Amino acid sequence: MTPRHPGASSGDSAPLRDLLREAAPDEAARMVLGGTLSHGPVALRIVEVEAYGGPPESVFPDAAAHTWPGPTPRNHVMFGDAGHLYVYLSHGIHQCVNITCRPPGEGGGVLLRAARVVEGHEIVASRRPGIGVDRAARGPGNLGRTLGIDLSFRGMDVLDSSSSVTFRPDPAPDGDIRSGPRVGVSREADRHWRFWLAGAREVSAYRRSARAPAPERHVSDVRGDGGQ
DNA sequence: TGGATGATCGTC
DNA sequence: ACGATCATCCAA
Repeated sequence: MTPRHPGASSGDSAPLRDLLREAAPDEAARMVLGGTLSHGPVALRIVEVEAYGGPPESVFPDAAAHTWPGPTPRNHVMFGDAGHLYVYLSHGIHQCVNITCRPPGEGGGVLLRAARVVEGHEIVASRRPGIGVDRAARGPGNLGRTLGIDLSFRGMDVLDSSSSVTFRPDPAPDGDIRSGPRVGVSREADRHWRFWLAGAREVSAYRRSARAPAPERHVSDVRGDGGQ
């Protein structure tokens, strides 16, 4: 029996947090997919995510992850407990949002790549002028802008009901989930740790990083001319 | 201290 | 295919 203290930040043990601690990053990503992230009047249903792991000696080493070099002032919340926001600035322009996974000390997170606006359409229209609702939260930078989240939200516990940003899970059946390689990463470009809801119009386009090595090809696909 | 670097995005 | 734009990291 866990008493609820209004305003208490760490007494609230949601089952989801345990799941996010214990699951592999790709399983955590599937748990986050389909859920709803709310901030003020805006609520977004997450329709596309990517899993990221930890440093070289961790349980799920991932050279494409921000955790790869070990803890730094920027990424340290990814080494903290699961269920917190890791927000980073991409290319000086975009504020991209993750929900952390894995137990404290390990490093891991789920990047939120695309979402459907389910509440707060008026505010969204003002934040994304001239952008159709399907496109408002397509892509991680656009999602962050649509929700109104910036770097100052880094570290916020989204499983604490007293937080200004909260997450409510609604896992999709496996049959509704598609997967493929992560977008834009220069390393581990062939790891299929990107997941999306089949048929969702808000899912972002796949773009392989120009810095990534040539795609892995199945032996039966080899042409012998090196491609291109 | 300062130069290089992106888990991006929209346009060219 | 390219440029915008800046927190962060690392070399020195």
